[in-house]
Amino acid sequence: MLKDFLYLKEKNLKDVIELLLKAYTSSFSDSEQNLKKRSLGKAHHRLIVLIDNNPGIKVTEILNILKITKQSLNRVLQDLIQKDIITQAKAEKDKREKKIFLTEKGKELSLSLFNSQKLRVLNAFKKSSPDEVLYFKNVLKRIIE
Amino acid sequence: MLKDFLYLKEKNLKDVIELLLKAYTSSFSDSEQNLKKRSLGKAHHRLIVLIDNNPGIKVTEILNILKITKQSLNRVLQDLIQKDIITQAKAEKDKREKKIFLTEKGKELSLSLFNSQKLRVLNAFKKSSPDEVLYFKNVLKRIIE
DNA sequence: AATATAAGTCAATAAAACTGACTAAACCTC
DNA sequence: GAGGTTTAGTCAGTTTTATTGACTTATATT
Repeated sequence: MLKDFLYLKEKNLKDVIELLLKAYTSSFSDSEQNLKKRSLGKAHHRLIVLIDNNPGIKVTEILNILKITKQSLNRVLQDLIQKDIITQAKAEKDKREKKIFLTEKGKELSLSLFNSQKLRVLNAFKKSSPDEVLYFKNVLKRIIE
Repeated sequence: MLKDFLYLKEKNLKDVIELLLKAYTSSFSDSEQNLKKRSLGKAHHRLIVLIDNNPGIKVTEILNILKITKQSLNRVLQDLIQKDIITQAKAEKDKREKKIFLTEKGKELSLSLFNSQKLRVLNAFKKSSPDEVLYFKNVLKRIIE
């Protein structure tokens, strides 16, 4: 039976859910002070991470990832546009779509936020083998789908 | 040089930060409907996961993990006490401390929330080898510290 | 031409978290 | 045992994040 494999047991799954909560919370709290001195919040940070890693991402895609409403997203988006951190450009193929990018200023900001976050992950990786890191990423991706 | 190892390169670290965001968001959004029908929110859910996995956890410990203020925590805590989901008991050793537990009702609720969350992780694990899952957990733990 | 999709908007509300000031009890240290 | 520290809790006001619901505009699809 499947559950005979220890790693598929419910207790193990429960542990992992807690680990995901802790890993996310700790890694995104590392940049708290950096955000604060720029009058930005966690919502802005999440958005900046997504846009930096996915230049040209569309509004609908962001909504699907962050699981928030477009009204909620729009407030944060307007903040970032107004602060010249992101820009929007109409898609050529489908002109209803708007592609979102970081501005130069946005790229600098993103780098600064990344710098206050990266140490935690880097230190964890230094204690791990390349294989461990590779497997780690593979499984994380499968959780996302 | 250290950065010659591909898995320590900045791009890889950036990817991982995005993956942590996506994995947390997707896995905790799976229980949204379940929470809603009980008039509970994400803040309650996070707390329930922590208390279920760490019976007798103290207020200070929760604050350190969730990185919120005690005023913010207290609101959620009171909701759960009032709904008979958790109880508090004075610690015997140090009577200032209060240990927090799930009630029987709380354990049922936690199980139900877990059931609406676990499939995502289970499916990911079924596509992975025991070694991959083991390494995955090891690295996650090192990120938390 | 009718319908669907992508993005945006207005208005009101709710949820989650924050700042700051303060209390009470139990513990620790000198 | 007096003074300082830690743990938990409280009151009041505010800010940030996200929600519901109703609607608009432009473009694309059938």
